Amino acid sequence: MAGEVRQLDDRKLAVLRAIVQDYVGTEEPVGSKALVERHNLGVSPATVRNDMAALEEEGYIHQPHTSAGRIPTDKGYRLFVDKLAEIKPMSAPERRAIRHFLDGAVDLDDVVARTVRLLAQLTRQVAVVQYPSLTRSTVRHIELVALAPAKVMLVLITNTGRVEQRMVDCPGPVGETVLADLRTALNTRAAGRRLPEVPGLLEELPAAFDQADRPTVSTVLATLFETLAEQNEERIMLAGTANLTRLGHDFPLTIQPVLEALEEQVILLRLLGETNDAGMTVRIGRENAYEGLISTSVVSVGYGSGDESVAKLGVIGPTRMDYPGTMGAVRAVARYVGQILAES
Amino acid sequence: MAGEVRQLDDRKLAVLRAIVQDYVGTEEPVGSKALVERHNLGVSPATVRNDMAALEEEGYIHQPHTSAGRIPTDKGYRLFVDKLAEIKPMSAPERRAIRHFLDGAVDLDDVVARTVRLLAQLTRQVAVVQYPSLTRSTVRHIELVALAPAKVMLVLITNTGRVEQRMVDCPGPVGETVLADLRTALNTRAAGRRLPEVPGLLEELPAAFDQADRPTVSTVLATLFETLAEQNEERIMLAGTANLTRLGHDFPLTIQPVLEALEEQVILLRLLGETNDAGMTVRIGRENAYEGLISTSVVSVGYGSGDESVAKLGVIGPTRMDYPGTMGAVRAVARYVGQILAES
DNA sequence: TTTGGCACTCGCGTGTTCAGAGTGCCAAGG
DNA sequence: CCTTGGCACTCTGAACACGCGAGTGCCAAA
Repeated sequence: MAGEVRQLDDRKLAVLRAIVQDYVGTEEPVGSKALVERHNLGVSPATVRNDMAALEEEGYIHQPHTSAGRIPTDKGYRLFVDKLAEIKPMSAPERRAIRHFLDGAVDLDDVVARTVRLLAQLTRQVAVVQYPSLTRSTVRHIELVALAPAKVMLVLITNTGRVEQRMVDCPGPVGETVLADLRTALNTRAAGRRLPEVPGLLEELPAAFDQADRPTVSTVLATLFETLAEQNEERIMLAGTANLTRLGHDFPLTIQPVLEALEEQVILLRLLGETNDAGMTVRIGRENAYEGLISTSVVSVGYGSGDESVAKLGVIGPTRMDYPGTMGAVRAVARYVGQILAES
Repeated sequence: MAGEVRQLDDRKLAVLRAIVQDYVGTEEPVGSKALVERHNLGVSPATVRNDMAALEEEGYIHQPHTSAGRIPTDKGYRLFVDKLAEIKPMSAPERRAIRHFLDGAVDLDDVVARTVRLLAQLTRQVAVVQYPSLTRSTVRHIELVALAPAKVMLVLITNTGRVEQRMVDCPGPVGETVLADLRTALNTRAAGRRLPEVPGLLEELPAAFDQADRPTVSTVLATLFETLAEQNEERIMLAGTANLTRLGHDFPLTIQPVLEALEEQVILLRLLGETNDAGMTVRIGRENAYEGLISTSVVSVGYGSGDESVAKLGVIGPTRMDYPGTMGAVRAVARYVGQILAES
């Protein structure tokens, strides 16, 4: 028998589902008697006890103390999310509210800001939204502005409305004609192209200029490439940290590492980066690579202006969270943000 | 005698100072015996007790329970900060570290980001840094970029390195010549001027253009004015929220409202706004207007690229904080940020 | 396979006790 | 008049005991 994976019958699964639902609701270990009272399982507490013993044997649930009720394990939540739960669609009024709230945004910053607040409010958890990434987006326009004889400001505008600017210190004074030529050349070749392919398209560019101007052109190009390559410049916006107070009962210990993690953009980016491109990703408890987040779950999904995801957003909350509701909210918000981005 | 404000003699003040120092160190109510042991006051516990009774009478300290030690009140901290404490200067190595850390910044965003992290780390509290405000700064350059026939992007660059961009939907197609003329006109008149005075300087501008182009010019100007006026666009950066876990012992109750307050940029801006322009401002406990922050203190100060403050930064922590050290760190960081800004 | 019964376990809340820290007051001393 | 040692008093918090009740596992019967 050892090593054999027993198949759980339907009732056991129903019991697990009931346990998860009750525990998420009450935040307290749930016992056999309470279970049959609140869900009409059609069997007696004793039967449920047998099932629970089996579920515990398989590692789906766990009891904190001998005489306490059961709590789902990470593995239990995983099964619940994979097999037992349906994503709960938003109600029509909720959808209207989302739509309305996001429609008021005036620029990209505002879209992201509103999105993250909305998501935090809907899920009553910590929300994270990544700015539309540079990698997937395309060049809308490149602008060069002379600020001083040898100082040029480079402005990169993407199709997602994002703007990146950089100072360029040129080796010598830059003529306005050269600047204009360079501006035209850059836009002719790069506009509409994806950011990562731009460097390849501009490689030969210095050769098209006068010998004297080449150092300048090269310097500008170098800065541009740097800007394009700066993946780590990917920004993130956060909201709803106050919701962490409902994380657990043993406070400082659980909340501190989470707050620390949330301050590290790198960690958040990696977290979102692990999101599966197709569909929603749920990482439960210890499935999260980062130590500080082992008692939390992350629900994340990509969003984009078209058919394709340009960035990700998600929610971080206790493993004991309302997965169907959270997933529904995350999905709905992602969709609407995508639409908003496509419109603008 | 009633209503008379008694003068506290030097020893009572010394006792208060000792109480504040000990309480900040130990986080526990401090009694008469412990006091004389740790500070050589040259008197007996009984004498200290008498002084403590007087201090309590005057409202500077307070005992949580009959048989407990004393804790400073907000009023006590206030007196401590005003009369009993010296701002503690940073040590030379600390100053070097600050300098070194901030020197690595590549652009304004980075300066602010580094500053806020540094401040949080130095003080082990929550740090807040306001972006150099638009009001006080001057126009370095205004750029117009045609993105589509009737769509123009307006980019405003300030002397502090801040960049604001806005889409402008024009009433009709915009010729490149008009755009160039407008660009030149804008920069000639506005460059180097303070943002608030710019609208006045541009009032007559539409009259200088062809009748046909005036609607376009007006639209662009309107958007520009809007951008200039948008005080509330003032951004803020935050770090060190994880340090809140050391706020108090009764957790969720104290930390939640603080986290909520920290998420409201409006509240933070108002908080920093109350900073006295000259010198450092310390707001202790209930001196803070906002309800959620009555158990915290805010230490803030202005910083700027020249002699003049363009924005503010500060720290939020428990009323029981190391005021001299915190004030020293805040002052030092503000100075160095100012220098960095002046250099770039 | 399900179910009722039953004995058992154990956490948690309550109540009690006790030691220690701290106080206020008073009378004596400088 | 201020300071000081002594003393009685107060109160918290830790430690301990205790009993309730929720919950379990097992077993025999349906």
